[in-house]
Amino acid sequence: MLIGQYEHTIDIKKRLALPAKFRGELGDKIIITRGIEGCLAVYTEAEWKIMSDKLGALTISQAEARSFTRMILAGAMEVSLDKLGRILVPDYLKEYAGLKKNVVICGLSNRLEIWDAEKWETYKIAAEKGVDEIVSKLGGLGI
Amino acid sequence: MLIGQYEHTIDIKKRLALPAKFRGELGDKIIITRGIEGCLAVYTEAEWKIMSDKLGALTISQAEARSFTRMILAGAMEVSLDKLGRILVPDYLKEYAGLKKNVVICGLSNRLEIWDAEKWETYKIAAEKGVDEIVSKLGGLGI
DNA sequence: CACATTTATCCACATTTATCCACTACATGT
DNA sequence: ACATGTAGTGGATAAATGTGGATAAATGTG
Repeated sequence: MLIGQYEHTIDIKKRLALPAKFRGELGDKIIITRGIEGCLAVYTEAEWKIMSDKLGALTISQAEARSFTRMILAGAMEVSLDKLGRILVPDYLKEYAGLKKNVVICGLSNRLEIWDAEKWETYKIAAEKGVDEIVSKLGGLGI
Repeated sequence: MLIGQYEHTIDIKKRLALPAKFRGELGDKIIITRGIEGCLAVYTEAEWKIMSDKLGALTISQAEARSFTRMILAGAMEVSLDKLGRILVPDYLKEYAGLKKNVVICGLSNRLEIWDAEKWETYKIAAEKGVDEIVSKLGGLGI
């Protein structure tokens, strides 16, 4: 299970080291694409299969669904890890997520998310406030 | 059953010894993540499984669910106990819970909570006052 | 076809993390 | 009261990880 968060840097050659803890589970080929809220999403080949099947099952008649699937599918790129566990972040994704030097890599069970460090910080502050609130709303979650 | 409270210290290398009484039950790998009211929550692998399944079944708005799971999952870290029963507390969790040198470790049946000692003291004083009141509210539970 | 630019592979360094061992304090039992 | 054992803390050494740079292959362009 992919969990935890790590702060890494994208070097001048657009290389990004994925956390060593994740490498075993990821394999040496991953799919990277647009994520929600301005981040990037990273899937294993197996998880990507599940994801893209779900996208294919969407009611394509709706314009919104079409544009959404286009963004995700056309945005997707298969990248391989080098011997040191680094990937190359494509320009258009780097730009989409506003990635600068410092990024945060989050494990979310079945996928990773890559955030610009500053953007993550902003998002986190807002989200942390919601934790207590949601837990109490949910009652017996036992967190 | 994880019960009782202990005051321990986090050393300069961010190591924290878990109480010897808990070690047998915890095993040598645990999950540590964000908890409510600014503490940290510690689960066994089995309990974590239960927790993360509950997260998948959340019925709140999409955006809320995303931010909540990000906090809990990305906040979570699988850590292993060293030969002396110590864990390494990740920076971002240490910061989240405002942990300084002295911390309090509480057993809450199926999980542990880690509090900054000062924060715990404040919380405890307030909570102790409320005990009688809460008990009367809980009357119907047969406690 | 030659050149320039990008992309991939490889290696080296520095920092962090993990493992190991030693010391002190407290508790227990003889 | 003393010895013994267990638990918590601190430090030292070894391994792993992340980052930067250098060199070789590939790609595209004039």
